Amino acid sequence: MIMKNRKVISRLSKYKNALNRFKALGFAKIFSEYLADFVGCTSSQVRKDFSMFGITGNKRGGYNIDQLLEKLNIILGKNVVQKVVIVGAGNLGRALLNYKGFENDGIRIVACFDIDPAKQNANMRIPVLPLEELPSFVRINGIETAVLAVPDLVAQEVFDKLVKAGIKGVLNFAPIRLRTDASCFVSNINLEMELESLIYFVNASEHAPLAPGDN
Amino acid sequence: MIMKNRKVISRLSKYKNALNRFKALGFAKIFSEYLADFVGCTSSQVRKDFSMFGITGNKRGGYNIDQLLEKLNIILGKNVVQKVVIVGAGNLGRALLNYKGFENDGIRIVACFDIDPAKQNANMRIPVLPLEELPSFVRINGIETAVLAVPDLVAQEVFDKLVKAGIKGVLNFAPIRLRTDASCFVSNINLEMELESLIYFVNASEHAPLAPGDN
DNA sequence: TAGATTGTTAATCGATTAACAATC
DNA sequence: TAGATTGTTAATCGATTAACAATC
Repeated sequence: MIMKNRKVISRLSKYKNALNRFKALGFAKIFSEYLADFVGCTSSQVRKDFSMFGITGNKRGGYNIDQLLEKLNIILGKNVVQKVVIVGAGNLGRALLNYKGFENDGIRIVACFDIDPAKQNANMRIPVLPLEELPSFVRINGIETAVLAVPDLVAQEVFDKLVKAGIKGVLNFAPIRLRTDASCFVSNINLEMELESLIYFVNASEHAPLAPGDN
Repeated sequence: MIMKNRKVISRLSKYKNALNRFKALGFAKIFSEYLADFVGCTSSQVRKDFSMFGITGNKRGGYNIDQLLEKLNIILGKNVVQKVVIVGAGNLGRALLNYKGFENDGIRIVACFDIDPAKQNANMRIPVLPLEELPSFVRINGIETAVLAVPDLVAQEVFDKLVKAGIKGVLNFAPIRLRTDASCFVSNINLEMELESLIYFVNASEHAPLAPGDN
C-alpha cells in the first residue's frame, strides 16, 4: 500500500461515492470524464489518481464500475469494518454517536468514553464508558482510530492518553494544534475556523464578487 | 477588502487564535518566527500572508499584538457579531446549537429551522422554527450565513431554498456536492470522508510508516 | 552602531492540467 | 477500420520557502 497525500485520498473517497451513485443508477461502466464532472475535477486528475494506485481501465471502454469500486474499497480499507471510538460525550460527541452516516460506510462507532459519571451509561446501544477503561477496551477490541470531541483545555492531555493506549489516528474537533509524534496521525476539523473563513468570503464578496476555491 | 484563497484565510484565523493565546500570556509583541512555530508554518509564510493584506510590523521589533489582532479581526469580520442560522435540528444540528465554542468567537447562532413540528420549539434559548419561516426571518434579521445539517436526500432542495431566501454562505455537512451559482459560497465538511482518509493513513502506516501532511 | 527582523523578490516545490501516442 | 478513451509525459500553474537588502 503506497502512502499518498491527503488530497488524493479524499478524491478517492469522492470517486467511491460517485461510483456508488452511478451504480445505483444502473451503470456498469464509466469514463473518467463523467467521474470528473461528478466530483468537480478534471478527467486528467481522475486518470492520474488511478494510475498512482495502479488502477487501470480500458482504452476504449472506460472503467468497470464494480471492479473500480472493489479496488477503491480495498485501498480505503472498506473491505473490513473499521471500528472507531468517540472520546468525549458532550454535545458533539453524542451527536456523532447517533449519526447514521457512518454505518453504511463501513465505519462502526463501537464505544464512547467520558470522565463524567453522569454521562456514562454502559447499557446504551453504543456504551458510554469511563475514560479509564479506554486503554483496555482499545487493546481488547483492536481499536486504532478515535474521534476526539473534548473541551480544548483537556484536549492535549486526553490525546496523550489515547496515544499511550495505542490509538494510531485521531479526528480532532478541538480548535488546538495537538502535539503528536509519528505514531499517531491527526486530522483536524475546526468548526469555528470553517465558519470564520466562510464569513470572510461572504463579507468580501459584497465588495468584490469572486469565488473561493472549493475544498 | 481583497479576496484571497481559502488556505490564506484559514491561516489568518489560526494567527488570530495564536495571538489571543500570546496576549493572554502577557505578551505585547511577537515575531513572525514565533507565530509560525505556533501554527505550524514558516516565518516566510506568516510575513507573506500579512503583506498580502497590507499588514506591516517593525523591522526590528516584530509585530504589536494588539494592533495585529485588530487588523485580523477587521479582515475576518470579527468587529461585528456575525449571526448564523442552523438548518436541520437532527443530532448534528442540535449539537451545534448547544456548542459553546462559537460564542466567544464573535459568531452567534440565532435560530434553527426544521420541517419536523416535533423538533420545533420557539421558546428555547435558541428557537427551533418551521423551515417556512426561514425566508422572512433571514430578511428581517439580515442573516447571510447558514449551517446546513439536513439529510443528504433533501440537502440540495433545502439549499436551494436558502439561496432563494438570500443566504450568501453555507457550511454544508451533507456528504454531497451542492450545485450553486456565484451568489452563494459553499464550504463542505464531510465527516465520513475525513474518517475514511484518516483510516487510510492509519492502515497504510502499518505497511510504510510515513506522515500525511496536516490540514 | 551592530544585530536582528521585516518585507519582498526570486527559487523551489508540488500539484494540476494539457496534450498526445498507444490502443481497444 | 475509424473513433474515442486511456495512461503517461511534459507544461503549467500556484503556493511555499529561501534569501537577502532595507532598516529599526
